[in-house]
Amino acid sequence: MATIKDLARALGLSASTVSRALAGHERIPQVTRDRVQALAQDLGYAPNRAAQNLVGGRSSGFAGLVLTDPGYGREDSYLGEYISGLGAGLAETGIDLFLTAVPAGQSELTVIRNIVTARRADGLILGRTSEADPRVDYLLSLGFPFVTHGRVLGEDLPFSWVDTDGTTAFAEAFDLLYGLGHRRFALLTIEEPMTFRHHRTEGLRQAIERRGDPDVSLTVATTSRYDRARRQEVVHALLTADPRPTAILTLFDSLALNVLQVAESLSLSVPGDVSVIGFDNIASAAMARPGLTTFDSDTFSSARETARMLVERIQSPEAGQQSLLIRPKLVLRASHGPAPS
Amino acid sequence: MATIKDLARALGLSASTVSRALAGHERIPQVTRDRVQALAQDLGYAPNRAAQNLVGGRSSGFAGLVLTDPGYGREDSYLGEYISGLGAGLAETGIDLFLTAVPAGQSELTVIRNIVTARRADGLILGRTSEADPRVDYLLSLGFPFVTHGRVLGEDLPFSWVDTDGTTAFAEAFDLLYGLGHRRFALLTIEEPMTFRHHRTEGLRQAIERRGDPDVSLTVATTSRYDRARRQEVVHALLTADPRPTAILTLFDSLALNVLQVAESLSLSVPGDVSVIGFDNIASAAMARPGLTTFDSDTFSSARETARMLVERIQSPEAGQQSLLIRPKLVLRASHGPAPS
DNA sequence: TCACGTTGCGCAAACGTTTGCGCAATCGAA
DNA sequence: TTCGATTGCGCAAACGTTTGCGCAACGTGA
Repeated sequence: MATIKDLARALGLSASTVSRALAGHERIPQVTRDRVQALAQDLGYAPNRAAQNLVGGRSSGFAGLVLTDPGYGREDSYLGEYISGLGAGLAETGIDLFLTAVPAGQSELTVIRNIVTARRADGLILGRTSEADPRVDYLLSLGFPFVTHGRVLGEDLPFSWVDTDGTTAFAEAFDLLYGLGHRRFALLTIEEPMTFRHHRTEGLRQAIERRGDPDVSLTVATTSRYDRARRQEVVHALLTADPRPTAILTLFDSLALNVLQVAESLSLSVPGDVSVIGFDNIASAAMARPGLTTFDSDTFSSARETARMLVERIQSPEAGQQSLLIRPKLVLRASHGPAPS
Repeated sequence: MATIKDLARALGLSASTVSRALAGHERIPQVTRDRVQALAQDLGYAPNRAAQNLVGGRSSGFAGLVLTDPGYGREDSYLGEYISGLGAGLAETGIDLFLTAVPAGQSELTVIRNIVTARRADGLILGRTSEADPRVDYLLSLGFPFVTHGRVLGEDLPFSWVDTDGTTAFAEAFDLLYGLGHRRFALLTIEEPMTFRHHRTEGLRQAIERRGDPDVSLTVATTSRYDRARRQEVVHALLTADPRPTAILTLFDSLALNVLQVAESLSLSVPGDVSVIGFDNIASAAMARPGLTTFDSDTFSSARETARMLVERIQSPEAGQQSLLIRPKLVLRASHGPAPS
């Protein structure tokens, strides 16, 4: 409740001097700085952020994250890990995270535009990019600081991103399974054009091509990211196909867990009848039986680095863009094994 | 980027009139309002929140949530569900959620005080109350709007809260297991004095007392909320005790999942040798094998209602406090069964 | 003694918005 | 025609902070 004027009056100084003393300005002698800071401490003074923000395009002290998907993070640990990571990356920077949901009937772009024009945030974090992401173009055209989790396709645009290397991971998964004798592969994917879908799919295709074995076949089953009922159907069809694939790669863990559940209901053995590999290593992956073999994308660290990059971009906008491609680690559990004979 | 003055100039009006027109003031005729709003729409004008906030103690448009635990939500779906729920409750209210982590070495109370004095938020959400929660006392003394997730013990303080009814749930769990022939019970609990610990423990104790069966015994094993290694130890000791309890109630799911894992490593059958019941119904509970019998505390809805209550408190501070006690639903899966003979 | 640089601090403007007050124009009733 | 009420709008202050500019006091070197 105390304002800078209260401090000034109590100390017999002017507001300007107090402001400069708190900021550690050169022209203010150390003794005065100490006096001011001591009283500020005593009174529990914290500068009014709104006022700071108002003057000279100064910072709002917020990094924004727009939650698109209403169900996002409701059924696995991903969102929690991601947000914890962002929090860790922002800790002690004076910048806090703010979240906003996209109201029904509005586009995410509208929400972003409001944030920018209302100066609600100093920078934005864009989760899960799509192949041609309009959010990136928009923010780039404005010169507004942002960092994405995920790349975009096409030409090299000058923005900072953090991504996980799905390409080599899926190649690695293919090689592992091929080595175990698998030839009939399936990829369980989604219809939404997220960039990670592109990279993971490409990794798999390239690995198959590199191998050059005509016996290798690949079925691609596509479902929706959100529609649970549809997922069950698609997975069911995949597991009752004739011939059945012996190895199923899934775009991310929750799809793999679906496969595990449907397989159990069909009395299929995993990995006896079919091997399953996921991606992300969410909490449930370790708890599932059989334990899910998957790639640990270290969501927490990715998010932490994303936040750190954003802070850098906010604090020194003239610095060039950065990028970080994280190589996920294969976590060998029990959902994969030799191909059935 | 457009300010209210730009609008005023373009329309040949004064800033005051534009402001009032946008607010839908009575004294401004409908035609003028329409003209102004149309242009605002066109220009993508959004009022600068900092300026709004600055004048007359107006709202910052933020509800704050302080994340205490660095690892909170990293290993299960709880945090994600909670935040999604808050987002849903706040959607379309014009209030966004902001998160801040407690820096190492600082107390949560300090962080809260900064938020209040810097006017960073219009209201606060306090997660997981402890039995005598200093945050509640502090905010109450300031008259700052807040809503807690969880009650506090002792006298009836005038604040709004949402909680889950752990008392009846744990009684229900006891009755279920007693009916299945169990007599040697254990409670796996934590040392931190969270209020939910109190209520759940009381529910169990009361149910035992009501039953009045001298054959019923209860072992209480205490571990830490955070220390994973310690958890393994305590659970291990519990499962190798002689005589071993036949039914273990755990304060929340992740403890129950620990029990499941240790039991598996000891080649103990669940529920053949020991029945296990959790609380919360996190995502992993459904994936575990055997599926975890637990109580669905509907974290998402609790959070959504918490947010709604906060909005009410912010918008009409003179209204009385509200409270909501949610009765969790027992989810019967496969981790409980008849007592071994 | 003078000129000049340095030190320590204050004045006042500015950021974008809201709002109490007031004023001119118009209207309706007597 | 006069007077009061109503309508439509603008002026200016205020919110709390930062910052460019300036000023007085003091020290220093010639």
